[in-house]
Amino acid sequence: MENNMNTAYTPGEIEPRIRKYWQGKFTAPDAPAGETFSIVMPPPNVTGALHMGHALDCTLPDVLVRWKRMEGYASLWLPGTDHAGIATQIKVEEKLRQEGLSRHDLGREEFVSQVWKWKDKYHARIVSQMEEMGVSCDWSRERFTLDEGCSKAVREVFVSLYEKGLIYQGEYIVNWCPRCQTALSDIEVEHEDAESSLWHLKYPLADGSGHVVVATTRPETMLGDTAVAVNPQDQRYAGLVGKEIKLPLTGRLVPIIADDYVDVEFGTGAVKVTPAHDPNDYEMGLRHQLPQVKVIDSEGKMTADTGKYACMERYQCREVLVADLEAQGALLKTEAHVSASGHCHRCSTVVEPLVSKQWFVKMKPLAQPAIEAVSRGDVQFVPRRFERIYFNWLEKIRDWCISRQLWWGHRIPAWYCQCGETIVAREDPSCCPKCGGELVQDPDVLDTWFSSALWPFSTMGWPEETSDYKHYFPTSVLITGYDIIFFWVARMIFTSLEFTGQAPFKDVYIHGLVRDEQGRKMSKSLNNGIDPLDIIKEYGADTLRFSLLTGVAPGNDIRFQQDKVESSRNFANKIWNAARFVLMNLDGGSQGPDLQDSDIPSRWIMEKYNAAIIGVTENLEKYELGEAARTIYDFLWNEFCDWYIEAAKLGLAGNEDQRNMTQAVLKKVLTGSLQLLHPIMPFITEEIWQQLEEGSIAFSVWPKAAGTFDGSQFERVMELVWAVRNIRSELNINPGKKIPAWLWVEDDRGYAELAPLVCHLARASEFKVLVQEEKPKEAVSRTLSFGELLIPLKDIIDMDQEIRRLEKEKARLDGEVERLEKKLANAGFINKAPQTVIDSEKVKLAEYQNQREQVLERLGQMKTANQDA
RNA sequence: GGGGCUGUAGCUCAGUGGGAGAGCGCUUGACUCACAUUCAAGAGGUCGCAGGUUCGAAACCCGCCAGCCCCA
Repeated sequence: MENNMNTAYTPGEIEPRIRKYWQGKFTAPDAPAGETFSIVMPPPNVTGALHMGHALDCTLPDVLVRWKRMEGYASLWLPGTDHAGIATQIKVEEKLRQEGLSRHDLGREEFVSQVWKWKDKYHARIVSQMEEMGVSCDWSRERFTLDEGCSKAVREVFVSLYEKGLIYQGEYIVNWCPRCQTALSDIEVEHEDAESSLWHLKYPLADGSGHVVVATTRPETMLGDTAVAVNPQDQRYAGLVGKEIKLPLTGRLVPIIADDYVDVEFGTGAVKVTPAHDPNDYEMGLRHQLPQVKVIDSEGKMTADTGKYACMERYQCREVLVADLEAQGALLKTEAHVSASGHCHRCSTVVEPLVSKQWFVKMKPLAQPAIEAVSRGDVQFVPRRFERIYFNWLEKIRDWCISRQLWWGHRIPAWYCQCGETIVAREDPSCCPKCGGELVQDPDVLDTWFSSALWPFSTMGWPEETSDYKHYFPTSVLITGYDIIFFWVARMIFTSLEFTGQAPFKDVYIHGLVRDEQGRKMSKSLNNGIDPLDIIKEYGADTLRFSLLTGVAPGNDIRFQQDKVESSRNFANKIWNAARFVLMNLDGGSQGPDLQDSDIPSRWIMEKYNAAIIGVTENLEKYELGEAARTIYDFLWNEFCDWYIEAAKLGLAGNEDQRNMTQAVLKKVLTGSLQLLHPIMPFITEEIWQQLEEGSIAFSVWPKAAGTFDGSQFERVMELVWAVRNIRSELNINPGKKIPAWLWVEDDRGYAELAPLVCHLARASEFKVLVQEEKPKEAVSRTLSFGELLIPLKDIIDMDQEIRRLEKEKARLDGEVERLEKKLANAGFINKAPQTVIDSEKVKLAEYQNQREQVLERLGQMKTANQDA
């Protein structure tokens, strides 16, 4: 067979061609006949470029879907992207700022159209990057969270939840980002510890009978205090509850209240209560009917009615106000204190809790079925431990704030009339149904995760009963990182249960984060991110995929190391060269002989090949993708390349029958191994496959283990070869020099037939079998599991060295024998261990005893010889 | 404060109750006609510590130590 393969694998030349070849081939059937397998892609944000996390999110599902496709499932991998409300809006606003503009200068319509342009640009870039990864997506079904179908699903879900009373509008305290000018949900706030102060303030009692000291981390909010609270159990303040405080600076009168929330241990045990600017105080305020005094506005500045502090930025106000308190003698002390503050997870600005009118999803009724679905096992987390994290969150969930004061996103389908009527409708209303008056639509948009929550079914055409929805929903498995279990996984589960009556997927495979070489999170601020495209450019997509998979265990973080990339690249090169070898040696005659009746190395490699098929398949079934990768790696490199190909050189050089048979085995094992590897390294396997077979490997039939093969004879060859090589190396015999190798055995099992293989693989000049004959005195030896290897070379033997080695060997064998004898003498072991384990331990013991006898005998012989000399 | 993860060779990490593994690094030797992105031989580990369950624990349970993460 002709081939013009380079000696080194060059992915840069091959991958683009294969990518083009695959175009349009992964379209899932509209009316699948058999079983289906479906995955929806976690949609990347259209904000920028793909990073390593996305590379992992592309690789893991692609491995599964390619494998399932080869197993014959009608397979759909549905790709798409996410409009990413805040993130994208921030990017476009930044761009505008550079031109000296704000979104308000453009107006809503024009701004949104600019974001669409941004989206188009980055969407194209992301899609091409995903294709570089080798994803086998069905691009004909690609979706975007803001496209017509997804938007229709969003509208239906919103209206329906509103009608069921599960969406409501209300004035509550929410997390507000003064930078992004929008409300955030609880999980969009990241708590960070920072060194700050605890200010101890002296609050005088209104009746002049003394004072209370309150400790606070936010003195500026005292302008909005409406109470001082203590714990009802706290004896120190027992007599004061019900009295009034005259606030410093403003002189306002506020009550002292008792509430369980107050921690006796914290500060002085007395806290100021600011219901308008702290979520806990807000709750306390409701319990005690306290007024809410708003002193900070949506931009993080003090409100107009804060007197001299009006319009000051909140932190500037803090400084001025603390100085004022100090001047009045109201500041008792300032203590160093580490306190956590909430930050906007998109822009890191410190979040300001503010009371405002927002839309919420009532969570308790939705969370319960979601908890039950997972505890029933309708949805299974892999690994299981993430179920606890999921339960933990849902069990103490609070209502979900879903309105965002942004322009980029799904507009809330609510309209207001001057008559006070609110209309929430599936179709845009033209006028107020009550008074006929003009309507104004709610200016806000929905949290991006509201639409992401519908992704597994909105992408399938829901709320229409489409063919895709019927065939491919629920999906088979969701693959995503543990960082978005709350944001995404949980929300998909409860919306899906509520609207489709089914869990959106059967399994959830949770992976870890890709970290840098030092184990740090890859981030822009550290500038330690590695661009997957750079790796692809230099090493190829297969290499990137393989290095992301090796050594990965479900749920665990991955360190991205250059070393790992290089060793993966070497593996690709190894496969490439193995294929070159096979192709060079297949001259058409690769058909037909009965493999069952093949030669010694072929029986062995077929046995190992079957084991590899089973190993890879079982690991994929368990989502142990790293183990699957390791299994095929070990088989191809250590068994197929290191042993079989070397042994096959002999067969290829033999007579026509031998040659045909060897070619048939080489071809079968290579093509089958390529198939096992294809889900992991799609490009190189496709390229080589097409030089061996018709059609695409991506649509070939996944290998099945067939036949039973006995490789034990070749394992004896391997033992002999290792022993010879070891002796060579220890005695510094040049690898090129041929030396005689004799095998001594108790009883012959046709070992003479090993001669050509041993001579070839161990570079032996001759291979002689001694059956119970006297052993040559002047020889180096090695004990084998089935006999003894002897190298009869007078001139190269260092008798003392050999005696030392044998004594070491004896000590080792003594240890093994002792260990096993003890084990087998243990009544508990004999009575309770399974018979198979006992039998195998007995066999081991016999083997070690036998080897020890050989060593002892040899030792005696050597010592006598040494004395004679 | 609540929940969780990790601790195995110099480094990074697999390990699924029954002989401690891989990659990289290290030492030694070899450009052997598929591959020096290679081949061969080797060194290197009280599996964090202490208990328990078990005939048997790196693995299962409890406690401690160290590091990390999430939630509040």
